[in-house]
Amino acid sequence: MADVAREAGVSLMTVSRVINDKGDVSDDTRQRVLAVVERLDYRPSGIARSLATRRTGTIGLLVPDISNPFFADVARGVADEAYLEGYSVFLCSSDEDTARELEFVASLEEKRVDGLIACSSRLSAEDLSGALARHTNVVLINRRIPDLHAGRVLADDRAGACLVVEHLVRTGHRTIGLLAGPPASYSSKARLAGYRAVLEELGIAFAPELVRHCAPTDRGGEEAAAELLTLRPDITALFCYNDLVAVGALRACAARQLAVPDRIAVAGFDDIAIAALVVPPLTTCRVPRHNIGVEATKSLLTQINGEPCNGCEIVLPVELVVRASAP
Amino acid sequence: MADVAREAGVSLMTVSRVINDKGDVSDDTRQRVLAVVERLDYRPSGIARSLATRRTGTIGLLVPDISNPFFADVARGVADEAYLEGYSVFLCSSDEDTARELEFVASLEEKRVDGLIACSSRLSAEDLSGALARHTNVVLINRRIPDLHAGRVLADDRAGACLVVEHLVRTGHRTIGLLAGPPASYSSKARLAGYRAVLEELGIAFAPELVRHCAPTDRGGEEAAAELLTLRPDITALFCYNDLVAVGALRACAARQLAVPDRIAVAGFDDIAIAALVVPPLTTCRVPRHNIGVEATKSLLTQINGEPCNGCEIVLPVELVVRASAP
DNA sequence: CTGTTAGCGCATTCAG
DNA sequence: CTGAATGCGCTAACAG
Repeated sequence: MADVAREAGVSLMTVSRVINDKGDVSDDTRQRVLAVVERLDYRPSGIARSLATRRTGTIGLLVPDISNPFFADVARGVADEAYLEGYSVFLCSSDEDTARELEFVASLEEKRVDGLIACSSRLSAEDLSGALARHTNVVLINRRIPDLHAGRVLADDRAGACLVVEHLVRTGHRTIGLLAGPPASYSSKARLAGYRAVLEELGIAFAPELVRHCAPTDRGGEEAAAELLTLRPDITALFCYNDLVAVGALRACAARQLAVPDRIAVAGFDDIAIAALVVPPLTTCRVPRHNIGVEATKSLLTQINGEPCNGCEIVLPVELVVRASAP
Repeated sequence: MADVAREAGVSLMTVSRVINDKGDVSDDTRQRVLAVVERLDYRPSGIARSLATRRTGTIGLLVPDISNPFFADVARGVADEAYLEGYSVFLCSSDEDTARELEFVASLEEKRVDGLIACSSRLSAEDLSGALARHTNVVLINRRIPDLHAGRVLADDRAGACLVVEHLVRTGHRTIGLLAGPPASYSSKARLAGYRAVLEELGIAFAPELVRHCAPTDRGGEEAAAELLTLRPDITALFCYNDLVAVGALRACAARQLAVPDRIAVAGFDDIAIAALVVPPLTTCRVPRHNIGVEATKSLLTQINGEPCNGCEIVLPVELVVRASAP
């Protein structure tokens, strides 16, 4: 920058002004400076700028696993919106490891990110809020933590579960098994709540033995479905925590020669790409993953720009998608 | 930091030494400083440190689309290895947009990343090397650019194509269609080369009309397969650019009532999660995506640490995976 | 409209 | 083993 100032015959300040389009600079000198910038191929140092302004133009994105298509889609939304607003994104994929997650939060603090978007299911509410307390601008995805000054973006999991279960009941099912995913997760609790609420609303008693928690993977779904179907062979429909679990459930049904959907219906959740490609294609509930990322980023940037957002919450609508696995 | 120094009754320098475990500090003062650091909850500013040391401890990761499972897996590998070595990763998902890609490269320069990993297929060799020339440490994934001082990490696409096509020929196929993906991409060219080489090696003439380029998506595969099968109904096997294209091909076959694999065999490439879950499960070639990310990061960090790596190249082996779509 | 002064928070270089 | 001086590259707040 000193070189530019010297070559253009102006002060550092004027160069700074031209670069940042700030303050008034005569058109004449502006052109002169820009020409030198061009000629010298000068790029300002974001580092130095950050030190001086105390803003870095970066945000952190914390996900359990970026190779999980759900979080990859959310990340895409975050990346898109951040790009539009001129922010850079630090990717932190914690491998579902709470220790690593805490390290990331600390590292992001050292990097002086302007804000932080966290998808965290594993960390306890205390640990997470303890770690995040040091960050002023935080948005939580699919998680509610009381007493934490943070924005929240949530999919309407409960309503989605209601839609799916209602569809199953309407198509004649009365004994509906639930493969409920990890018991501690917010989505799992919300979907379970929706399942239970609709059943009772429609006059079907809630039976705890029809609910089985499982890992949110196809393996988890396969095992849990096998066990549940052994205990309760009278089940005629399975509502699965997510599409991967549903894929596992399809395999378990195939292994037991249970035709889907004729003998047993199967429904998933999320509508990831796989859902439409398996056989039979899955009835599921579409969660606007990309939009979750976009909204979380918008909310975060709002905070960064000084709006309070005291525990503001955005709930995004979901949509029933009926396919052959539960027509 | 000034606070810490004052409270501990030492100089700034000593605090710096303790924090960085550098230079000799008496055990006594070290403990004292650490206690104050703890008490004041002090975190050093990475920004200020970066300005002073001219190293940021960050790298950039440039991908066409983070929601594409291929790149999500690569990103996971990069994130894992970077974490192990204490580096942070800037995620740049360019949405296959060359303009955005160039902006990212410029932005990463402003952020003063220590290095850059690029998966870029769209940008021309000149544009890409022009942009990257300003970065000293670069690793390219699945791309060879001459005259660019950069490390390279490649999957052995050619060998993989050979394995798949050889398998098809060995199982009796002589008229093998190729859905070849985007003509400009490195992988597409390499896989085409392998296809052609094996055919000729096994005494089967290469027929250009059996080759059809397409978008690397299920839609692209479906359309291209439909067209190719109309032109050449004598085809008995389809070798597809990747698994998504193969999924599209499966759909095209189903639409024409061509039983897979009895009437026509279908093979994909990459072995993404979907490959094992569709019906019939896909014969494919496993590409070590996570490991590509890991090796690219290792190579980049080696460069950052001063080893020359003048156009060094790492070729990662691939593996044939036989499933029901081409047994 | 433009320049000057004074840091941002740390690490480096040299003295003690 | 410890400290003082200096600068990394830029911007904020004034002054002119």
